[in-house]
Amino acid sequence: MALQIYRRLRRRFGPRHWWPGDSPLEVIVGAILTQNTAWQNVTKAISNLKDASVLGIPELASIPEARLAQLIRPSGYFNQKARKLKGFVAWLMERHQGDLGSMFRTPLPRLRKELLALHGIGPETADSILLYAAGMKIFVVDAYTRRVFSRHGLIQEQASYDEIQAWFEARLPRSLPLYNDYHAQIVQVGKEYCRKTPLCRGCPLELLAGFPPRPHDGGRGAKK
DNA sequence: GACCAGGCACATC
DNA sequence: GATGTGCATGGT
Repeated sequence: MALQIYRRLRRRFGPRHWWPGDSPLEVIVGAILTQNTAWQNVTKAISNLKDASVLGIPELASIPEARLAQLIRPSGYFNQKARKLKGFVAWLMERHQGDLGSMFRTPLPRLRKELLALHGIGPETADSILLYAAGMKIFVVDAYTRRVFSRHGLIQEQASYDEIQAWFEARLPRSLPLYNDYHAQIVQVGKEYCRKTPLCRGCPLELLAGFPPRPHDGGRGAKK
């Protein structure tokens, strides 16, 4: 079912070309800046970093946190995110001598654990870095993933991150391009048909999963 | 002017 | 383990 849904999404939306980013470092920075934030705001912040010529590892390592915070202001939570970025880069310098190649050579389970231990890196941010920057085979779960698939009764709405991730990985071939594009497709269908105030009509998952979707307001149904 | 956006840490029960 | 709150900007 998971793969069938992917094929349908892919037919509808075409390849999504994720993740926008000119370099692995930019992907990592974007992964932190986009936390609970519209991507459009992230592009402004990244653009500021480029204009200031500080989108590099040594530059980020040496820039004062307060100045970094001002540059990333458009992405929101700028004080928090400046701290997170500084924390990541400090770890990268310390643990991998500032070398992303070295970081990416770490075995997936260990690297994931290490990232999760950093301040401000939770499961989605860690997995986005692992998949889209490091090219590792791990399925990224986000708010849209939970919303779309629970609304169609395929997973429990209150399922944990790890449970949702396991649900996908157990049902899909272990393919990097598939993991990469599937997440992007989910975000797309979520944006177009599965907002908090849902516009389900025309959803590509119609008639595939448990459609019509579970009622979102009041009526308790299709708990399965 | 409310509501939302490609989360996470931390406090509290 | 579940639930609540702070963090903050910019678009609809």
